[in-house]
Amino acid sequence: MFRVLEQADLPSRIADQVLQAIGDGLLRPGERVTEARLATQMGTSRAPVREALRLLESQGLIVSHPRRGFFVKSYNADELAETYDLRQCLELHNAEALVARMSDADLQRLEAQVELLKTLGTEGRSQEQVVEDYAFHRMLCEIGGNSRILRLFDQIATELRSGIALVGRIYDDPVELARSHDPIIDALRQRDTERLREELREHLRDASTHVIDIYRKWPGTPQDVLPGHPLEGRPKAGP
Amino acid sequence: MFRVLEQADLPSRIADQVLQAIGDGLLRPGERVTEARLATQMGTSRAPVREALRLLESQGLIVSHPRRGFFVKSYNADELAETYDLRQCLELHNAEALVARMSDADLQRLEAQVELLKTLGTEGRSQEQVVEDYAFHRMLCEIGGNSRILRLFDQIATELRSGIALVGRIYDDPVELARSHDPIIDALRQRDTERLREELREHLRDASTHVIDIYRKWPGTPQDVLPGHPLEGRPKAGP
DNA sequence: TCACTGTCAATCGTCGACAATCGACAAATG
DNA sequence: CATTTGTCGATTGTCGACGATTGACAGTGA
Repeated sequence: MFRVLEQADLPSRIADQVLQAIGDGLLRPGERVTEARLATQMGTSRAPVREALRLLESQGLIVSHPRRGFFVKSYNADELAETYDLRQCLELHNAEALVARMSDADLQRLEAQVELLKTLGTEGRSQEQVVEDYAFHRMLCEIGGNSRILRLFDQIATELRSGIALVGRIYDDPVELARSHDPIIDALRQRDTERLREELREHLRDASTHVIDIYRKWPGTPQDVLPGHPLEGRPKAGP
Repeated sequence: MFRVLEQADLPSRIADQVLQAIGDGLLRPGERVTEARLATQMGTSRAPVREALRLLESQGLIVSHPRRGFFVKSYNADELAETYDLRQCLELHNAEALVARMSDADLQRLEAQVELLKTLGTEGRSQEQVVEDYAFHRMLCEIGGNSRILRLFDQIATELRSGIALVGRIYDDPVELARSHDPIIDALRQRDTERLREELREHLRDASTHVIDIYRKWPGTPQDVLPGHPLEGRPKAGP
């Protein structure tokens, strides 16, 4: 009857804002995040801010150095490659359970999702397409049935999405991106585990090499330097 | 010359203590963990305790319910199975990179580790054997070269170890456990990826079914019940 | 007897404050 | 001039305190 209304706690809301700020490029990788500044900007005390940052740290979006503070995580191409590797690991493993557990209704939902991807592609709504692309792969994990793996996928997706947000758009051709899901659907229709894994492997390889290439070519996102962070160092001490 | 001495911060030390308390069975699954009580016991304030608990929560050893507090995570057999499934996912995926990157020196270290397992097995030092068993598999991940996967393995290992600590000893026969690593070493010697995966799959399947069976048969570790936790509820309010 | 309501203690979430520590800069030293 | 030492402001780590919320219990009424 009445839905439970969960009053989102302060730390989560703060984390959301920080997350969005990172996604919007308002907070750039490597940039320092000061507890007190955030706290005053949000009109709270430092405690919930600190907790929010620790939450984001556990999700890999923020790094902290003891007694130095928090910084927006800056990925280099190698780390990004490792994360994509992990994602491939999960999705290929999931393929087996996926085929075993997928119902016909599930298949229809997946097909509909790919259709949505195509619509968004032809209409040039790349940003939404990225979101729905992850939603598709999330559905795969969900059907697979291992909630532990699903949670991990969500975490990885958040990281990769924030990384991709920096690049701008991933694919030059959104239509092509949407169509690259067709072989996956095909394999699912045939319930052919081995072929599904092969298609997924190829699909993910394409996506990762594309993104990583952009990252390698991009001079931005410098290595994390320590100590005395180069970007936005501490204000100069007056005489 | 002089090694850097990292003054482990308070939260980490607190987390270690809680971790050990869980491993020693001093804190049982489902049991409530009160911030204030821990704080007074450790002679600190609640802030670092809270941070320690949040850290353990991100590692999956503690669960928290908003405005209710922290509880020691209690696994049921299904969750344990999911975690083992994830572990298998990681190790099988890692096998490929492992064979590709393993040096002869690496192989010798692995062989030595299995020898150690056998020694501990014949001497009946089961507790240490469990630790060194995980160390062996950790070495596999380390050689694989994906630091992201290694970190995840560490996390899973902590969870499983705490779960195993409750069961007591895992294998009835420690010697048999040690010898079950021989086929893995064999496959590594031959640098045969496919065989290695097959051996690992079998090895992990045996371990997981064994542990999970014990868990299923064990009436302990009840489901997390909410609200009004059954174990150690709040003290009765006086008149 | 049973269901409901009001009260209460325990505990969490949040706050402001203080001390410890860090990096940057200037002065001192050779 | 290069290197070391001392000082300073900014920021984190930790603390004790207060209000808000929760679950348990006793009391009330049917």
